[in-house]
Amino acid sequence: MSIKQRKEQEKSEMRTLILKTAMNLFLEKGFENITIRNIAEKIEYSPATIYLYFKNKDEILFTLRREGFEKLYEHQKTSLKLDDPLMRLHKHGEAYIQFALENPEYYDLMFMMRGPVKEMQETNDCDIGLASYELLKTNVKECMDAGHFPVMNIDIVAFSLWSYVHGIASLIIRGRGIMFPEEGIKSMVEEALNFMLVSKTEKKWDLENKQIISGVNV
Amino acid sequence: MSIKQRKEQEKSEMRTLILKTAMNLFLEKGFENITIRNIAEKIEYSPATIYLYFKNKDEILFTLRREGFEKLYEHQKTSLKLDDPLMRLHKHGEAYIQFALENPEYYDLMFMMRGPVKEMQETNDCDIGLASYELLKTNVKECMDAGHFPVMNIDIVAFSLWSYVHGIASLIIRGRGIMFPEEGIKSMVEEALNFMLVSKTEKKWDLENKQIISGVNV
DNA sequence: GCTCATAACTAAACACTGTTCATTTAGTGA
DNA sequence: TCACTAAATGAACAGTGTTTAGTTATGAGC
Repeated sequence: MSIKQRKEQEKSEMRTLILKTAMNLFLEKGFENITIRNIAEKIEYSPATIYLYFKNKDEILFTLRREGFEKLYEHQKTSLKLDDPLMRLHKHGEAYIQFALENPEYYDLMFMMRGPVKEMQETNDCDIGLASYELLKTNVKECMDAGHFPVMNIDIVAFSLWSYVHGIASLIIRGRGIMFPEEGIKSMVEEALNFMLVSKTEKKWDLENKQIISGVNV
Repeated sequence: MSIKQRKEQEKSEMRTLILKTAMNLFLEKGFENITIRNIAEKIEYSPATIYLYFKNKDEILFTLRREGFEKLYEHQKTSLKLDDPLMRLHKHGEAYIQFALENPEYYDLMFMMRGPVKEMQETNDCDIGLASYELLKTNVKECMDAGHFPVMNIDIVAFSLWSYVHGIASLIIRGRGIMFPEEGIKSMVEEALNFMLVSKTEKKWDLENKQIISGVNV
């Protein structure tokens, strides 16, 4: 039994080696430029070997995609410590965009790429991807209960907020944010989040001091 | 000279035939599944012939992309007749999303696809793509002047609003709007636009009657 | 130690892809 | 009719994802 276990572990290690190598190459050259042969060459195996561990190239992409969803979920959870719902939502959006901009290749894989296999995509997202969305909905609900938002359909508000951060992240990733200097992106994102959230209550975030002050955005 | 002109016209007609055929095939099966050979077969020429009219596959994509920018620009201009700046901006966003959802393949080409040739992408967008953005900025400026928005950096507000509609459109195009029934998408978009714009002035759009009434969103 | 089945691996091929180029075909001007 | 030019193409090249038949290594049972 010990040998069988070792074999299984070796198999699993090979899978993660392939995944890790693939992701490194993706980060280096973009996933549309990476071939099975590239990956095989890097790990010094024949291309055919990869097909012993993954059904096809898509399965590699989808596995990494799923990895991305898990990373994002973990990253987002860290923003749930704040007490005030609106502040929490603000931080939530900030964390989302931060993840996207720091892991553009993952984000591309998760939300921007055309999924080759629709079925697989959906089942994949359902598990952990939906969990992220539920997290958002909870947050939105609490903001609504606290009177920060007008009372309306939660799905609409949640989807709207998601759209907002996704739009910001994906436009920047596709290089449409060139009107902002590289180093100014972060503060732009801050102001954009304020523009979305603060005006709903006509208050202004003072994020430096982590408190709410009255006034209008400048 | 007449013959030369005819030749030129034939050349141009062939180009548009290729473009039209390519776009039809894209609409049918998605552009990632269409090959030069597919296009050639459809117009009953050899694959090599296409290279007499286009440098390569990317040039076809970029030409169609540019076509998309022109279509969008024309489409958006129709929404500029409204007098009230905020109403105009609302209509602007509505038109943008409508274009994206009615021409998802164009929209994909324009804003979602990974551009293979960065340089070409930029020059392409500069002409007409930037014109669209300038249109938006003008609109934003007028809203700000009219007191609908807090006074802040116009680029930030413009980019934020663009991000919003882009986020909505691109998430729906990628099938992330499944929490809304197909026939409910349009009204969801309406509510989402209200959520973004109306709360800034604490007024509510009554789009049925095309006028602004006081109150809070429901 | 010696078989032998099983697992791991790979070389070579297949059917594709975008692209190029020598060659053929068609059409015009003299 | 003949020569010249432009248009079109067949065949090839290098590359892709993927499959399969065949080879090598490894552990189990004697």
